[in-house]
Amino acid sequence: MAIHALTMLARWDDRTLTSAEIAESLSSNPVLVRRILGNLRDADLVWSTEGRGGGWSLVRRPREITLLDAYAAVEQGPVLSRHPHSPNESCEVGRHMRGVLETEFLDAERAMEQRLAATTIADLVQQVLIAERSRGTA
Amino acid sequence: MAIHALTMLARWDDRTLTSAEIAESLSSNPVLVRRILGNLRDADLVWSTEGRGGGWSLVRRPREITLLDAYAAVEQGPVLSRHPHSPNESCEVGRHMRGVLETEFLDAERAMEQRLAATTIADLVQQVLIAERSRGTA
DNA sequence: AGAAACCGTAACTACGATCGTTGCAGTTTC
DNA sequence: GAAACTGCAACGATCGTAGTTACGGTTTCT
Repeated sequence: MAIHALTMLARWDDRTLTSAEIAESLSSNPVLVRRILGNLRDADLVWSTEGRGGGWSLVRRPREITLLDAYAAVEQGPVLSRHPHSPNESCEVGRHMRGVLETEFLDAERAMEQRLAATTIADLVQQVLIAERSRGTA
Repeated sequence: MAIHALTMLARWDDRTLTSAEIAESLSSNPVLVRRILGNLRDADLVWSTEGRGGGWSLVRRPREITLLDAYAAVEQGPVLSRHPHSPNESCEVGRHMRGVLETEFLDAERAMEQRLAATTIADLVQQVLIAERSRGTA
C-alpha cells in the first residue's frame, strides 16, 4: 500500500500528487494515505508541501528507492510470530528455545528483505507501463 | 510455537508427550497445544493416540522435518500485507499494481521459505543440547 | 464396571492491530 | 477572506490470535 503510493509518485514525478488523488487510486481515503506517507516522510523517502497546491513528491529518484525501504518504513512488528510470552524456564527446551528461534527467524527475515531490496520503485513503474501498453493493443 | 512443540517431541522421542506437558513448557494451556498440533497432524508431521497414556509423537525423523514444514502447516495468511480491497481500476497504476506486487511479494516470501527449509528440527535439538551443556559448565 | 487420563472440538471472552471516519488546527495560494 | 491542502488526535468497526470453559469420545488401569 505504501508501495502503491510510491509507484504513483514515481509515475507522475513531474508534478506533486495530493493525498486525495492517491486515495482515489487506492479506493481509500486521504487520512489513511497521509498516515502512511507520514511514515515514508519520516524515513526520508517522500516530501510534502502544505497549503493550496501542495502535495507529495519523492525525495530520491525512483531507481534509488527499493521495496525494502518502503517496507522498513511502514512495517514495524516482526513478520514471523514469536511467543506471546516467555516459555517455561524450568524446561530444558523452553529455556533455550527463544534464543535459538530468534536467530533462525532473523535469518529468514533477512532473506526476505534482501529479495525486497533487489527491486526498485523504478522497476515497478516500468512493469506498470509495459502492462498498460499491452492492454492498449489487446 | 509449533516449532517449540516439535522440538520437544524430537528431544524426547523415546516416549510420547501429552498436551499438558507441552503446554507446561510453553506456559500455555493444553487446548491451545491441541489446536496447533492438530494442524501439524493434518500436515502429517505428528501423530496422536487417544485415551489414557496417549499423547503425541513425530511421524518422520527430526532430520526430515524443516521449519518450513511447521510454518506452512500453521500459518495461513500471506506474510506481506496485500491491499485490503481492490484498488481503483480506472487509474493507470491501480489497474496493474495488484499483479505486479503479487509477483514481487511471492518472490520475497519464497526467499524466506527457502531459508526456513534449510533448518531442520534436528538442528534445533542440537542447538538446545549445546546451549544446555554450556549452561551446566557456567 | 467404573474411574482416571488422555485427545477432539465447539463456544465464548479478551486483546491488540489495522482500517476507516470525523473533526479541527495550521499553512499556503488565489 | 475563501479555498485547497497537510497534520494530527480521537473514536468506532472489524478481524485474527490467545486463552478459557465445557463437554463428548477413547483407552487404560484397578
